[in-house]
Amino acid sequence: MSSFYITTPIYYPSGNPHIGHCYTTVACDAIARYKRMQGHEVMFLTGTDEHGLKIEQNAAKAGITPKEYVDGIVTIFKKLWSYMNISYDRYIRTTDDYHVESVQKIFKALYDKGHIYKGKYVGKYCTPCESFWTPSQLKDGKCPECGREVADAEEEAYFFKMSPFADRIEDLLLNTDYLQPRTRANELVNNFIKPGLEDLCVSRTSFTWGIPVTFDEKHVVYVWIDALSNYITALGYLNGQYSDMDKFWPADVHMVAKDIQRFHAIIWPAMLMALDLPLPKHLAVHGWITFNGTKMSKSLGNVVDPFILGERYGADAIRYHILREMALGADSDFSNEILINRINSDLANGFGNLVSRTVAMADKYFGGTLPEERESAPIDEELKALAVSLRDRVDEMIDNTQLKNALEDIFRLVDRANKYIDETEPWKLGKDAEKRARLASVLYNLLESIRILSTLLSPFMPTTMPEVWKQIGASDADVTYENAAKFGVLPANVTVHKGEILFPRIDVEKEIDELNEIIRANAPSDAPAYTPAPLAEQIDIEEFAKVELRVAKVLSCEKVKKSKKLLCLQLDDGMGGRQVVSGIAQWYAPEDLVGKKVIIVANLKPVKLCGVESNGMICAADLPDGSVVVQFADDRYPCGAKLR
RNA sequence: CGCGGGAUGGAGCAGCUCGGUAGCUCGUCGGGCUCAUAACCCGAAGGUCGUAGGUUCAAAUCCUGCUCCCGCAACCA
Repeated sequence: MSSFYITTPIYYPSGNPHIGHCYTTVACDAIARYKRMQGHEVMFLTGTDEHGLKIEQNAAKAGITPKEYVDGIVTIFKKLWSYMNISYDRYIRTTDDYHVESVQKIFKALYDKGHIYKGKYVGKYCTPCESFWTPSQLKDGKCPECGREVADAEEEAYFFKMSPFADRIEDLLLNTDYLQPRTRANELVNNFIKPGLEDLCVSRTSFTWGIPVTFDEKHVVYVWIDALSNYITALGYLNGQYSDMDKFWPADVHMVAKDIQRFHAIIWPAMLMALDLPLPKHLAVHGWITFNGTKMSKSLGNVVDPFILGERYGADAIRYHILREMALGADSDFSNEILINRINSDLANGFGNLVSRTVAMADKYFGGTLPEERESAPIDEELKALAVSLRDRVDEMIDNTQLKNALEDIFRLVDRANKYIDETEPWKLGKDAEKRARLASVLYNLLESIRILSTLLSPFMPTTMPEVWKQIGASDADVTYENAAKFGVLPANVTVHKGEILFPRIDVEKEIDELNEIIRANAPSDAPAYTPAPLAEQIDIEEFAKVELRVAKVLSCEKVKKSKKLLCLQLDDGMGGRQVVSGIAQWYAPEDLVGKKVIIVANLKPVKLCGVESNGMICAADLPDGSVVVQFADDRYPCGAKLR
């Protein structure tokens, strides 16, 4: 029995889990379950990465300790995984004692070997936020968190020397099948290896919520060594908690989303090389779930609550949808409508209905128990051949992490079986006493197809399939991996049991309305309380009089090319017209504005934005979520009217 | 010239590594069936595979230019 080790990333519990977390985890779970079914000894690891500044800050905001803070969120993560029926074998928390112990030893070992040296970390520092930022992280040259000024600063830090491993990593990415898919290998090499690998900052003194460096107490270990090493500390590397390194290392698959690909493609191999450990076999990188086309993100507030979805449709439906839509490299769009349509067409109409009609017929024509007489026909062979060959094809696609294709292939058999019912017309056979044996054969073939289907689907939808087995009268021994490539496993006189509808059909429009209602109901509680910006210094009336606010009508409007944010508006200002450029393209389409009256700051000096001249500024307000709402003027205002 | 990805019938996608009848799901239209969750089955319409060139007997697939979208640029899967 060979071993199989698969991991999710350890998630950062700075907020509640969302459907994006489910994506990676469900995929790993399906693979882990499939491998177990094949007879491998499987280690499926997930967990949480619980240190760092952000956690420290969030905890402070909530008035609790960092540990209390993460404990709370970890509970929710675990609840979600149990909800989604995730069969992880081990859950690692970077605050676990044994992990802390290992990380400290790893850090020391790397230092002793000369891979880590002490240096200076130079960056921009925001004092109120106590945060370092790189120049590229800054927003308009200011702190991306609070918008205040930052100053040059440096702090003492330890660095991990990356350059000695550059060649080996380049080789790993370009000439091995480590990276799946390969599409981004060149990007990584060109961007990060060719220009020279920069040494990695692996300790910090600017926050304390982390693992202390044993030989230099004011430093805590920074994310890389702390987080990435979970994959080996969870097996007992340099700790006494477990002793599974020999059995499970190197890992078979690390699955990650594309945004952390770089760390797993470059830094993690470098660390392992430094530790003289074998490298993992595969890094499977998937895209993001996008929501109506935009990136799924906490900050955008468009998160679909997996608990709500799971409650309404069941974990298996969510799992199925995620896995069916997920292509290895690319993003996949998520919307409630796509989800519901998929549940209806594949699960309700396709698979669920197949089981339902088959069991119903066995019940109706034979009282639930098939007679043992048989009469086969040539038409049966095609169905049998497809059913029996399915398992091997799925095997291959699982090995290539092509879960989407695997499901697609499995559902080809669903379609074939449904078609077989039409071809054989069992309802006609049922009216003819002479055709009993033929009818029994047809139903038996269908039950066998369903047995194979449900066996192969069970890693993907582990909650529902046992219910299927009950209905088709299959025992546990019938639904093994071994039997999934055989036809004729169920007893000839099998007895079916009519049961609940497996996947109820959903009324799309009604459901979408209800979901929108829920989203609306939940929105206010999620929205951050709006705190107005502090009042500016007082001014006298003369100073105000310098600002000319005027009414103008939008005559035409178009997007500024080569710009995401800018709209170019032609205005009737009652004074011959003018052109104004405004940074509202993300929130307004040109046609939303034409014909409306707006308020402009009329006496601003002209300025060129993206090469387009702008004479003035349109008044608008910022919303707490970062979007912008234009102040439209009363239509009675004449163009050019001055506001005071 | 920062890096990269994408552009395929109404919608969403596969195919492109290793050129050789353009495929899937949903939707639309017509037909069939009635065992079943108004589900199932068959058929049809609908694509100059973003654009302009090039290589080739042959290009969605390889090469080059262009247009338009979209990401990333060290810590939100």
